Amino acid sequence: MAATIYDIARQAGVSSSTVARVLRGDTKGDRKDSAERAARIRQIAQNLGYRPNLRARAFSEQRTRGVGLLYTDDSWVFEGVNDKVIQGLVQQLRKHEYHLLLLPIDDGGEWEDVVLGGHVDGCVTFQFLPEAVRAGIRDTSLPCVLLGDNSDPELPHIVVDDVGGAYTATRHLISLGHRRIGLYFHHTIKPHCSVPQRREGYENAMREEGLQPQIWHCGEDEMMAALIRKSDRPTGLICYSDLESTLIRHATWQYGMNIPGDLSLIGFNDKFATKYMTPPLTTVGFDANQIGADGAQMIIHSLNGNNSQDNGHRKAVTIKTQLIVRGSTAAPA
Amino acid sequence: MAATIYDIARQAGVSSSTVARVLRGDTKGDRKDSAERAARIRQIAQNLGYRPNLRARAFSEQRTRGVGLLYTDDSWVFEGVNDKVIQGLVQQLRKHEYHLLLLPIDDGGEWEDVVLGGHVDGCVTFQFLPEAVRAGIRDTSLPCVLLGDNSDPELPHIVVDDVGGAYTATRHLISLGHRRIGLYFHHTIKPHCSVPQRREGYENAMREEGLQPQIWHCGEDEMMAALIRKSDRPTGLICYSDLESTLIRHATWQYGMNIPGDLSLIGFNDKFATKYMTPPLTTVGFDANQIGADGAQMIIHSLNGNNSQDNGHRKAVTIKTQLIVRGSTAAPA
DNA sequence: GTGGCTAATGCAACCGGTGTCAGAACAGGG
DNA sequence: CCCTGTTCTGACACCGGTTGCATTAGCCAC
Repeated sequence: MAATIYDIARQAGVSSSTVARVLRGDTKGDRKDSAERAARIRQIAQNLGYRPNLRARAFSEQRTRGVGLLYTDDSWVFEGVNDKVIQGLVQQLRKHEYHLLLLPIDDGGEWEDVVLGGHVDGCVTFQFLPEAVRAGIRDTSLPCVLLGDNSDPELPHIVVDDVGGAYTATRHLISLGHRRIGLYFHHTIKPHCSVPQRREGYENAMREEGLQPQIWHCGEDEMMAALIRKSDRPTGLICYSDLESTLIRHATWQYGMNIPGDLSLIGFNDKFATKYMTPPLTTVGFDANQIGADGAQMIIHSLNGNNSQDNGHRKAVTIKTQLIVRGSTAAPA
Repeated sequence: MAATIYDIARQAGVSSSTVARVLRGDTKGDRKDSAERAARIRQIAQNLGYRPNLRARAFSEQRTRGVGLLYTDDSWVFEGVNDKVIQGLVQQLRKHEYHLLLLPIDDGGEWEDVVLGGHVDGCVTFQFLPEAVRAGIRDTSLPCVLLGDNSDPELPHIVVDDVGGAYTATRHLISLGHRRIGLYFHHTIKPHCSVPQRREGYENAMREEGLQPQIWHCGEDEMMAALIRKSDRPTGLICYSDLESTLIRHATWQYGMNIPGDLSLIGFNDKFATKYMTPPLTTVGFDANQIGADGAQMIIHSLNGNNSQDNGHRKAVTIKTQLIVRGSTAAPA
C-alpha cells in the first residue's frame, strides 16, 4: 500500500540504491545532472507520500532507535516527581530521534523478550532493579543507565544527593533549635536505594551535634503514637519523601496538632502539591527533569558506540538538592 | 552474535523453516520422529540461548506489537491520575503482548515518522488531539482510540461521565443548602474536552433549581477576589479538577478563610493526595485505571483485524463517576 | 580526442524472520 | 505391494530498507 523506494526508483528510472542515498542525504550533489536527478527523486517521493518503513530500517540497521524504561510497581513511575523524570527523558531522547518504551518488569519475564529480543537499543531503569533483571541485562551487554539507583557501580547511573539533602534538612531543624529530631520511612518503602543514603545524611548531622538519631520505619499510626507522647516526643521530623509528610500532616490535623507549632515537618522531593499544603511544606527539592535529561544523554552516549571503555565520559551523575524552606518548620515551642 | 534459526537449523541438520515452525509451536507433533526432532530443536535453541529477533519478526509480520501514546503537554490534565490511566493501559496491553511507546506531539512533526512510519501498529491519544494530528492519522487509517476526548465521533473513544459528575457535585451542594454555587476553571485550562461537559452538568443542576450559574475561568487571585466579597460571594465552589481545589484551598488558608465553614469546595479526579488535604477534599472520582484498561482492549480489538465495520463492538465507553464526600463540604453558615 | 581521476550509479548481498507450495515420508486399506 | 490421502519437511520468495563494491559517467588537462 505505502510507497517504497522501489516505487520511486521505477518512476524515476533509477536504481533503488540511488533513491535510498538521495533520500538519506548521502548525495554530495556536486554535479549538475546529479543534482537534477536528486531533485526529481525527491519530488516523486513527495508526490507518492513516501515515508520510510521504520520496521524495514530497524531490521536493516539492526537498531530501532527505541529505549526501554524498565520499572517495577514499587517505583510508581508517574507518581510525584517521577513524571518530570520521564518528561525529561522523553524530551531529551526525542532530540536525538529516540523514543521511549514503557516496560514494567513485575510479573513474568516478558520484558526479556522485548529488551533482549532487540526491540530496544538500550534501556533505562527506574529506582529499583531486581537482581535477575540486572543479570540478564549484563549478559547481553546492552547499554543501560540506572536512574536513582547506584546499586551497581559498573553501570552508569544518576542519583540524587540524598546524603547531602538529608544532612541539610537535619541541620535546618538543628539550627532552629530542635534537639529531638526523627527520621521517618513509611513501612511500604522498601529498603533499597536512597533509604541508606538519606539515613546517612541524617545521622551525620545528628552525630555532629551529639544528638541521638531516632529512626522509624512503620505505618503512620505507629509514627503518630510516638509523636503524641508527651515527654520525649520528637519536635522535628524528617520524612523520607513527601508521601510521608502528607500522611503525617493529615494525621496531625486529625489529632489537632499544629504544624509547625507542635511539630516541624520536612519532606523530600518537592512534588508539585507540597507548596500548596497547609501549611506549605518545607522539603528537599531537586531538578527531577534533569535526572531524565541526563539519563537520556548517557544512554545516547552509550548507544553511539562509546559503550565500552568510555573516554572520560562521566559514568555517574549526582543531582544536587536544595532545601526549600516553607511554613512547616519553625523553632520548637 | 546472537543465535538465529539458521544456526539452530545447521546444528540440528534440518531446514530453517522446520526450526521456525517448531519454535512457534505450529507443529502438530503426532508422529514419533517428528516429536523427537522438535524436542532436539528446542534443546539446541535453549543451548544456544536463542531468542527470536524482534526486529526481523516485525519486518516480516509487518507489525511491531507496539502502541503509541500520543499526548501534548496540555494533556497532563488528568493530572495526578495520569499514572493510573497509563498503568491500566500498559498492564492490559501487556496481557496481549503489546507494549506502549510514549510519543509527545508538541513541537515538530516527528511523531509522524514514528507513527506513520510503522513503528507502532496503532495509537491511543490522550485528552487533546490537535486537528493536524487527527487528520494525519485518519489518512493512514491507523487504528486509534481517543482517551478522555470525544471530539471525533468517528473514532472509538473513552470518556469520563463529566456531565453526570458535575451534576452530582452541584446537587450535593444544593442539598446541603447552598444557593450561590460557582464553577471554577483555572485560566491555564484550555477549553477543550471535559470543559463543556462539566459545565453542562453544573448548569443543568443549577437551572433545575432556578439558580444562577456563575462560571469563572481565571487565575486563582481573581477567583479569590470573588470569594472574599462580602455580599454575594459563592458559598460553594465546584472546581474543574483537584488542581483548582488545591490552589483555592491554599489561597483560602492564606486569607484565613475556613473550609468548609466559609466555603464548601469540591474537586474532580480524586487524585491520591486529595484525601489527605486539610480538610480532606470532597471530590468526583472515577476509575482511572479502567480508562486505560478499556482503551487497551479497544485498540487491541481494532488491531486484531476488526478495524473496519465493527461487529457490535462498543465504539464509545463512558466511565462513570462517583461523588466522594469528605470534609471540604458542609452546609453554608 | 583521449587518458586519467573522481564522483555517481547500479547490482547484489544482507539483515532474520514468516508463509506458501511442491514434494517427500508415512500409515492404512485393498 | 501399490495406491491414496494425510502429515510433515525443505526450498524459496518476500518484507524494504542499507551498504560494499564494481562499474559507469562526468570533468578536466593535455
